[in-house]
Amino acid sequence: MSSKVEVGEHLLLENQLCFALYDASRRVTQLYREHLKGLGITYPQYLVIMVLWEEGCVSVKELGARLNLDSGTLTPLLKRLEKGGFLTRTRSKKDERELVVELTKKGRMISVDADCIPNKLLKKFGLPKEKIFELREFLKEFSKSIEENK
Amino acid sequence: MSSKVEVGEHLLLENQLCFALYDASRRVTQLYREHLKGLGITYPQYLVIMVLWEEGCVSVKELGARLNLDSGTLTPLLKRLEKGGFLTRTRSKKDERELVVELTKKGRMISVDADCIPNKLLKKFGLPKEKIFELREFLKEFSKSIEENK
DNA sequence: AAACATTACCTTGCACACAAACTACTTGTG
DNA sequence: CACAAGTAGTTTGTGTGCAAGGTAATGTTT
Repeated sequence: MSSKVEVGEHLLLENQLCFALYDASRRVTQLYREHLKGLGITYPQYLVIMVLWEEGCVSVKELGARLNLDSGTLTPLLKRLEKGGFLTRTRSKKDERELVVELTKKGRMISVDADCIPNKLLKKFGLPKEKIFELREFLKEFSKSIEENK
Repeated sequence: MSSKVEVGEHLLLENQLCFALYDASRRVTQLYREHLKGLGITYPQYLVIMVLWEEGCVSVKELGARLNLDSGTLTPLLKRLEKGGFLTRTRSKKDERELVVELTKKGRMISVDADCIPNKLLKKFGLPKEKIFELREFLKEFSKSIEENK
């Protein structure tokens, strides 16, 4: 006896954008993990550090807006990065509620080691650069569309 | 004084496929969460149940292969689904190492409530059906390419 | 100025993900 | 048959994500 369920085409895993996204995203994170392990950071930590390379120093709120993450996720993550010596956390003098996050020398310097990561990853993706760019822009359009549809 | 770091174009968050994927994937999961809350299941639990609709009963190993998840993730998740009355966990008689997972009536019946989810989500995505299909196939090609490149 | 609302962040609790170490069962080898 | 190797799942520990509730600082209203 089988307990299969007759479900419509639209309920098959194969036909779900959600699973395709979930799967692809985790596969990419896994690839990054290998490369970031040597630097002593995780993938979400790497994203935070990337924002700080670009922005110099930012508040937790700004970081959250940029990465679409809330402070419940960021606070402990930032504390771990602080403990690891990658950044400092200081209360803003203008507004004591704000916490200003800024990279230390160590945090700034790992950009040197990270520089080769995108190219290494590109190879692992196994698709031509143009295809990857196209996929990226497609995903950005998609996220934007969800954002605007809220 | 600024602690910005001069990094190449390829290290900008905006230019990273990884972040586009991570962001899009989480946004979609967030949309699902709202709809699944009423059913009493989480998004990864929903994926497991979808596999069981299709396959009837499967081992943890097969589930893991299908969803690209290891038993360290699946074991506690399946226990929670069992506790919630959605499925049963039984040791295989042929091979006592194998754990056979099978939906209960409750687990099979939520396909009725879930039936409308894909269409509801499609609206929230804010892109035409064809675009979504295209993106899905693009992502599947990408995941396949990573898989084959291992 | 006092009361109230808002904001920015922190804390807690729960559920993934995943690596690593462990247990129980099965299979292959002589 | 004995026993080493391999397999299927479980457990433990760490780090996210995210909801919900809490605190302290700042704004707003009257």
